[in-house]
Amino acid sequence: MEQPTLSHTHQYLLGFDIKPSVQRTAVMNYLLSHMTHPTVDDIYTALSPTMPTLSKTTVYNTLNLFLEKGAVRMLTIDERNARYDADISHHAHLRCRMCDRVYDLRDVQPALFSLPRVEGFDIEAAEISYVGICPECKTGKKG
Amino acid sequence: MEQPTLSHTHQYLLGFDIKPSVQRTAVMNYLLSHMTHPTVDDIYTALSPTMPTLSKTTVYNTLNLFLEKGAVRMLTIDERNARYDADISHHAHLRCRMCDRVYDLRDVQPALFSLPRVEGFDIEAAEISYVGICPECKTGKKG
DNA sequence: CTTTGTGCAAATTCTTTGCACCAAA
DNA sequence: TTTGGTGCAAAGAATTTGCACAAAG
Repeated sequence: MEQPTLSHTHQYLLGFDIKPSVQRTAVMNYLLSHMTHPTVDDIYTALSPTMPTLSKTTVYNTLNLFLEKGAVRMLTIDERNARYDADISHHAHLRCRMCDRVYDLRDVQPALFSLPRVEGFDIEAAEISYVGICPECKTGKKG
Repeated sequence: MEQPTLSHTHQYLLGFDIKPSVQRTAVMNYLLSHMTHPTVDDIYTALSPTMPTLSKTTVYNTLNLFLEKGAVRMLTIDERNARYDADISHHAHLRCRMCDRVYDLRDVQPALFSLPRVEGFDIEAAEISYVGICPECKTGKKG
């Protein structure tokens, strides 16, 4: 995974009209360098060691701000935790029902993301999700 | 909405290898006659008046059993509450971001539900979700 | 009788809120 | 000095768990 510099991330936040505090930059930097659709807890746990004063509230605040500004996408693929994706381009997701990891599926036809026209509705966004078993869990299980 | 009789629902449950108690039959009957993707609370609130001893725990137990037996589908389209759909055929959903109602989109090409083949993964199910504004909220808002 | 289902209360987990303190312009 | 950001502790909401009682075969 490519590691964006903090100053790159700083600029990136400005592009979304977000004031880049130390915490916000750290959270976005984590999202950009770990495109693993982390949960709030994943982010907090990862950053906590190097930022001991960081609070989970700030992670929540920060992600909600990013959502409002359109800088991240929230995935509802996992019924337990919200997951966040800094890649706001159109791509499908696959959740492994054994380990709960979420993978990107970039090969899936982008045509799927064309929004259908339905009388009377304003349709604004699409989310395409799959559930299955990932390679690791498949081999880990048996043959 | 067509109202299945309780004895029809009773038979329906047997078809999924589910022992039909009074409570289970009532919950499934509600799901079959209200295809509105209700939450646990919706179901509990609706049945409670005519079944005063019903508990929310039983609704949870029952829905989890239905899920295991494949008799209902759980939707993750709403990040706050789990929603349940007794229609296990392939169809897309649309959530109104103003009122949070969930609608069926049967017109959407069923081709969307063909499962992609990805090296190393076993892909088992697809969920296609849209977010937008429903007709009621559109006109309720303005113009 | 024996097994399974139900339902109360308590526990757990995820997320939001209220508020005091800190930091930046 | 004024505005906005952070973080603790508490509140809130959704779901699960433990256990005693009830129901069904």
